[in-house]
Amino acid sequence: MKLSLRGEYALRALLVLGMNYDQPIVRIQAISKQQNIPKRFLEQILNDLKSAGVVESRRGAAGGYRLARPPEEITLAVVIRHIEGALAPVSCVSERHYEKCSCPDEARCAIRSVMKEVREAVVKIVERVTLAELCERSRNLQQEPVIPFDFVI
Amino acid sequence: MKLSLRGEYALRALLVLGMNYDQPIVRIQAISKQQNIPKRFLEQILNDLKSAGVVESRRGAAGGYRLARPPEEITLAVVIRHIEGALAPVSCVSERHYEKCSCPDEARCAIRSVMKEVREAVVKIVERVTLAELCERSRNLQQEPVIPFDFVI
DNA sequence: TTAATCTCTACTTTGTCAATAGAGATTATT
DNA sequence: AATAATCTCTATTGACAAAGTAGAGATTAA
Repeated sequence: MKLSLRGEYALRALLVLGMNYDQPIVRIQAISKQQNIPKRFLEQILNDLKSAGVVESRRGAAGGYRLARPPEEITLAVVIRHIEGALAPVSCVSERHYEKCSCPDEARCAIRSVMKEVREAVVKIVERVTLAELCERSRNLQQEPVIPFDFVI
Repeated sequence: MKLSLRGEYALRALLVLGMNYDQPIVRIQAISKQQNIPKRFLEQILNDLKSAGVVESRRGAAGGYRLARPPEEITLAVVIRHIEGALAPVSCVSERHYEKCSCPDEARCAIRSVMKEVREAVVKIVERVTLAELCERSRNLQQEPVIPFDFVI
């Protein structure tokens, strides 16, 4: 499950929306500037997330985006699956995007059994972590000062 | 770490070589036929694995391939890393293929911290599983009969 | 000598990723 | 009502990689 830039941008934009969940709306340009994401590209991505029911938008002069649901209810799995497709490393072990593979005996394939483990390990993490947790982690990380390389007493 | 077909073919070919580790050599055509892998494509892949020190070859009429090391010493991680590159879902959390990402503050990025967990989970599995274990799993799976869908007493 | 193999490089085809662009619709503000 | 700032939708582009395909050559057993 190598994440594409598109998927990474989606998560970063959602993190911004999560951190500003108290605000009525966040402009796309604000996200774009803060996160170094090309604006027109981000438009597409947020539009896509809208069709997934993750964000909602308001058009017009004071328009922008906000989360369609509380951050606690949005898991990384939902986002990544919608943007990227399968979480599984090979599609023959995917639950929702299953595709038959070309190996001679899929049911007794040893590689497949390992790939299932990988899939489970990944799913376990991204289905547990919500946007709310991401925001909390972000807040915690902001407080910890980064030790600079040239730090001297 | 979505596996490409190339990577999947590599693992399937190595599984065949592992299962035939007692044989002096296995012909590329035998692997190709048994595993439904295009022969010329498989040539490239095995050649690539040779440069990684995973397999060795004998040319000529009775030529073919064999493992360059015992199956116990070949982990899936080594193979996948050589064929696919980074195991990490985003390159900013990769140990050996690190690349800076475009986010404003990588050191305090919450998404990055989750991706690190994903990377660890994947690495933990593929660094532990060797070709030998893959072969053992394969032998065990061969013995278990597959229950057919239309099974009736 | 021959036939079967591996070796190496190059090419092609197809698809995807990451944007970029243009025209339109909506809405707050003036 | 006009305007400017937004979101919406579709199309296009350029770069790149993935998945083969192909050809000519080198090696070796029989």
